[in-house]
Amino acid sequence: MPELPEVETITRALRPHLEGARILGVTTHVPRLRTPLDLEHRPELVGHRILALRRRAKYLIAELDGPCCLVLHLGMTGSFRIVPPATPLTAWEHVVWQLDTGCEWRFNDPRRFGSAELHPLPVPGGEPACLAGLGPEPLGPAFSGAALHAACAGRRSAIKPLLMDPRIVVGVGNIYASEALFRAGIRPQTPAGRLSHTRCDRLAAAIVEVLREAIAFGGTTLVNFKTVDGSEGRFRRRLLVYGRGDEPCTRCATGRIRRAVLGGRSTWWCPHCQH
DNA sequence: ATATTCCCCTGGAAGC
DNA sequence: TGCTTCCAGGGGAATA
Repeated sequence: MPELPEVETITRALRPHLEGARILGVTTHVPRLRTPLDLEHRPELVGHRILALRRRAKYLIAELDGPCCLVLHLGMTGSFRIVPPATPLTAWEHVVWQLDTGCEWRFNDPRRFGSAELHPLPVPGGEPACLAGLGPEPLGPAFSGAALHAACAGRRSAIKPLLMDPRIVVGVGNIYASEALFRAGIRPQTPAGRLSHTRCDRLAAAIVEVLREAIAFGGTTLVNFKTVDGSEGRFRRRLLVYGRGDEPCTRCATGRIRRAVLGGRSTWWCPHCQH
């Protein structure tokens, strides 16, 4: 569920609680999430101060005043909260960081698709080697219609699953891929390599637009996305095609939104507005 | 190299 | 009412 706007919302909400805080201890309550949890008693972590909290793709990076950083991923159902230390543990609260601010930072993830790992950070302000294969940030300077066109060149795959490939562009998941294609008027099944420069320009602009709007609305809550204070994202009502199978199109009112599975993921589009 | 499939895991909705 | 089945989806590994 958390795509770029949701992770960005969470990063901004966590920042005032974490930046400058020192980690006094870490407790884990399951052996692993998507990857093994190996955080307790690590000298690279315990005792260090969090210098900065950043987002890269759908990852959160907590830079420490040492050689390492925390790399966190929310998977499908991950969430964080900041609570007083005596607060009873809830179900699925798998990681607890004790901070010198008098608060605890907790990671909750029912489905355990998330991850929390410690990685070397060779260059302060940089990013760890484990994220080196990621493509451009859609809201950064490296992303454009031209970059998208180049990344799609020669690809026969449908554009929609390709939009969710983090080597092409990061942060775009199932919801915003469908939404961006609708805004750009492009059918999700279109072979990526067939898209013209003009259409790639339009698509890149639509991706930027929908992500910016979603961030402004605090993200999209479908089932259980919540930001740090427990509030839900307000972008759900702005979704134009996602989850709207059989409904009349909000734009043309004549087409009916269709659903198909592309690359194993449900995809929605308006056959009248998208070509 | 690229494209597709599967798996990880649980809760909620739908179906019988 | 209560059981089973299906589906959601990020990312990485395995397979074609």
